[in-house]
Amino acid sequence: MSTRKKSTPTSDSGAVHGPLDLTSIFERVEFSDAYRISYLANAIVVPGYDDIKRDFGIIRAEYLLLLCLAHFPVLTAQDVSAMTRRPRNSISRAVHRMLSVGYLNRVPDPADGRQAKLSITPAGRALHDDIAKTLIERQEEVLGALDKKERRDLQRILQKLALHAATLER
Amino acid sequence: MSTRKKSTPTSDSGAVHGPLDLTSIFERVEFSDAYRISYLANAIVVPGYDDIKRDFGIIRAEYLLLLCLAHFPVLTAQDVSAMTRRPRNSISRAVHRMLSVGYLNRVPDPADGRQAKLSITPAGRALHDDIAKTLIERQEEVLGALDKKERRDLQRILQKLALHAATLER
DNA sequence: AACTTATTGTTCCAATTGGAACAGTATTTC
DNA sequence: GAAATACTGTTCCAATTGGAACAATAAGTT
Repeated sequence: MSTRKKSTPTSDSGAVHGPLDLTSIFERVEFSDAYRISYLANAIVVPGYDDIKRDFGIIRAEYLLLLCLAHFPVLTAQDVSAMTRRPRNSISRAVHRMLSVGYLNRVPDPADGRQAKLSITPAGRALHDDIAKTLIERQEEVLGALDKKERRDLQRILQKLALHAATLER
Repeated sequence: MSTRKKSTPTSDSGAVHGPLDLTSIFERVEFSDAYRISYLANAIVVPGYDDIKRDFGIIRAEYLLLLCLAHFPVLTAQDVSAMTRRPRNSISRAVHRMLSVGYLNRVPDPADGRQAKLSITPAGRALHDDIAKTLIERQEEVLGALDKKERRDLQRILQKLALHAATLER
């Protein structure tokens, strides 16, 4: 928007005030940090999910499931739901679809008849690795604007925030 | 999760390895910064929208529309779509609903027959102010974990990132 | 001026989404 | 040990969601 070429005569009627800078919303909003975080998530992750769906045919909850299982040897659906803040039913659906395409294993827990232990298959891991590549790229596209120190600071602060947020009620 | 009481016997079968710390996903994911940003957005903003829907009866696109108009005197639907990264049709729907409840005005642009100028009504502004209060609260709940300097650093870095992200293709 | 291309806002439609009620199992309480 | 309570995973359903095709207008091209 600011540096964009795109002709935006819109809202630029009176020659008195220059063309509206739509990015100034970032500074005007009362909860500007939250707004920026949300905006960034939409700019990085959401288009990422769109690509994943187009290129690999799996949807958000399915990829999040894959992602979790790629980083923990065994999880229950409940674990995944808690980690990702996705509702249980979304994860349940995802489990069944990913099972049917062979990206994960599921064995009922003999010690607890309610739950089942999930793990990723080699095919699932291969898929995850492919997808991760594209997400890393997209992340760098956006975070590439930062210098080394900013990047470190951001990383540290986000980690602190994420841990804190994880303690909050859903 | 980490500091949570909630009994989580799950995945804590063998006494050999302690209970799984589900928050370690933040450090394990390949695109950890993007993941944290997305997680935070889900922790702050998404439950916020749920509250807004429950308490005020308006949905995400509708509130974003209100938010934009609360900070710019006149905008087109296109402007709002660009600012918020919401698809045009979502904004279009939102405009009609918010018009019908009297939260905004809409006058066709005499200079360009395609577009219409939108502005907020006093009722709309009052609603926005109420909603903003709850979102500020929620933001503070999460960002309250930071000290003054971290908060300043985060604010500066997020602003830089948001501006950069705004220049990227949708 | 006719013709092509771009832009705005809308409608249509298929898909994802998440709340709520549910069945089955485990845990706690009396 | 029976009853009450809690938890896991599932199904059902209504709602939001966003891509795509569309009509109307504007801008650019020859």
